[in-house]
Amino acid sequence: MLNKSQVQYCLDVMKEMYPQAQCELDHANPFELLIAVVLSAQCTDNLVNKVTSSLFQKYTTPEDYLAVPLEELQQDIKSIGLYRNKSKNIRKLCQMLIDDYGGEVPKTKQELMKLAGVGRKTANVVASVAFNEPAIAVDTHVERVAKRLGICRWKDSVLEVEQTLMRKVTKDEWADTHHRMIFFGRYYCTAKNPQCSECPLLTLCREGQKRMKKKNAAKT
DNA sequence: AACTCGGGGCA
DNA sequence: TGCCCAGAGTT
Repeated sequence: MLNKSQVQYCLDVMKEMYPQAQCELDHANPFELLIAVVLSAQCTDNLVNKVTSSLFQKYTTPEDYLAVPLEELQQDIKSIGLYRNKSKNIRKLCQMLIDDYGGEVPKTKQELMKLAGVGRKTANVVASVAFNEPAIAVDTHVERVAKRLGICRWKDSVLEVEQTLMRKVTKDEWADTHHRMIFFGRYYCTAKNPQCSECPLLTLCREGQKRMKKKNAAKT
């Protein structure tokens, strides 16, 4: 298992691999961030980014999403997939924000998870990025990367992965951790056919070492 | 833990 | 074509 300084090294390397143009979502206000992350479920980020720029011009408050017919909102987000569920969820979510939170986005992940269409991952992203709350978002990419590198155990649950990460990452980088690991997992440490031989973290990667050994054995 | 939801991207 | 995707909700 990787110790704290090794994990820190991994995150430093991932930071350098991360493109200059940081995720625009970082700079959005909490409400826009929340909407964007809810929309991003099960579709790629650049697909969502295509929609959000025009979406956030048209809709700026929870009331705005409720002011138009459902069909109009569906049309506006149609191109990202799952738009029927997502548009309904967003309206439900906005209604809850108005009714229960005075139109503001709640700050803790416990409150965020009560909202429609907001699960553990979305709640953690919004809480940590927008409000600097103690949380690290874990999705399939983060989980895979953490397990391959040896940050946590293979059989750890999502919750255990999250807790291990919070133990091994310094507090002021919690908000950034999921962006780096997700990007690394999406474009380098891919689920299928990861290019381990070109990976800068190969020397300390548990799974990478195993794969390279296998590859060499197959050659000879 | 397993299943469903589903449009677009990509090979 | 067929498979996959920065998940969440329900059973």
